[in-house]
Amino acid sequence: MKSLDKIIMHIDANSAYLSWEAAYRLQHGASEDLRKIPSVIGGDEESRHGIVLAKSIPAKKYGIKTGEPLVSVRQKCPHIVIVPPNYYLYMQCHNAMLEILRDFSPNVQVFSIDEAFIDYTGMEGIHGDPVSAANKLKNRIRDELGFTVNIGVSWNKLLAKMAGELKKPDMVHAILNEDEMREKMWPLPVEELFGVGRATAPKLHRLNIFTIGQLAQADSELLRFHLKSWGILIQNYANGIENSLVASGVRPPIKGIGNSCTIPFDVHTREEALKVLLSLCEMVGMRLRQAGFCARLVSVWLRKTDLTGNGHQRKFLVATDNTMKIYKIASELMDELWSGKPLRGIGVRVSELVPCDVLQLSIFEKYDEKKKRLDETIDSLRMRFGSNAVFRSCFLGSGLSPVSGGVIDGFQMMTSLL
DNA sequence: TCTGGGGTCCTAGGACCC
DNA sequence: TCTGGGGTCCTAGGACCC
Repeated sequence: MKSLDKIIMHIDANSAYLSWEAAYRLQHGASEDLRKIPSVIGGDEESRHGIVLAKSIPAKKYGIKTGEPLVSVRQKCPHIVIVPPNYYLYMQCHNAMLEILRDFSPNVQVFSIDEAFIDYTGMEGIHGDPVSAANKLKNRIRDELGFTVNIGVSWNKLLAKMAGELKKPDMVHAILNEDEMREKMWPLPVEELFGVGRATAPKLHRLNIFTIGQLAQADSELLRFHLKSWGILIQNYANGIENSLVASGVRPPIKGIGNSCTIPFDVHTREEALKVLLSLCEMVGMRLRQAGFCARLVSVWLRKTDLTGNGHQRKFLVATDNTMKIYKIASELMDELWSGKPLRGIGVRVSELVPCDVLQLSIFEKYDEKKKRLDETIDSLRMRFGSNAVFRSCFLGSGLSPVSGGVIDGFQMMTSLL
């Protein structure tokens, strides 16, 4: 029997985008609840962003999956309701949820737009035992915000997350000792384990590992041989072993900044490709400057119409946050990379970030000072008047956006590690 | 069936240096 | 002239998360 020296909760909004839209519509007089009919949140097919971002439970019964193209969604369910995404609304719901979580613990880690961990250790005096507290929390979110969450309770983040997945929606599940862990986790298909994805699952199947329990008890050396260190990591997960901290407060430093886009039409000419590349560099550069970093590495990724792709990367001689310097290297990379076959998507990312303030003092020529001031001026105009307030003349009449890619302001994504 | 956009980490091979 | 071994950097590619 394992006593809980730590109490971790994982909170996950059920079908987040869809529930949030449903709640919003009900609050604004809609008579129909999207959650109760076959419906999905989906991107715009015209601009080739037509995939499922979230689905209702009735939609799931038609075999509709997240990430699936809307074309095949309609084949499975012709009367499906498709709603476009509204990221501004999602951000508001995200923030509202966090505010309630902070009433239950000062130690809150945002894991994604719809998921968070809290460390409940030592809080029993205020809200009671972990499971009743989780129920209180779940009900408060439902009653105050109009959407449901699942909450998992256990002694580490991995098990809290796994527990929360057991049955949905609007449920609290706890894994409070090792016997319970084995009983609840081990019979599950191995692909339900955090860390076992599209590529790892078939490899495990070939090793005759089909359940989490079989992974837990497999020969470690066999796993190491076939899956390297990843094999050991997921075997530990299968045994409930994981001890990362709930990292609230100071966010981990960002490692890179990237933007990519699927272009509404296939790009055939270098001229068009360069414009898309520039618009991405504009956004990457702006975000980089906003974050106060200079980058030492830039990478470019091209995706062809057959959906395959590849990338190239190169280091700067001197770290920079200048849009045109990023663009110059990025365009060289693109030229080296591109075979000339039509492109569906392009991505740019910078990494190996260093704080800029140190560099600004170093031996920059006047020339660079001017560039820097130009970037700053453009940034501030775009922030005040929108991203199309100022743009390079090559975008005139091109049908392409002068700045492309984007993130929800102030939001940081999760990782594949806990 | 023709599939987004944002991230992170790990591994492997080659170049280069001592 | 031929031959080692260890370390680090660079680049490409693959894997995972939501």
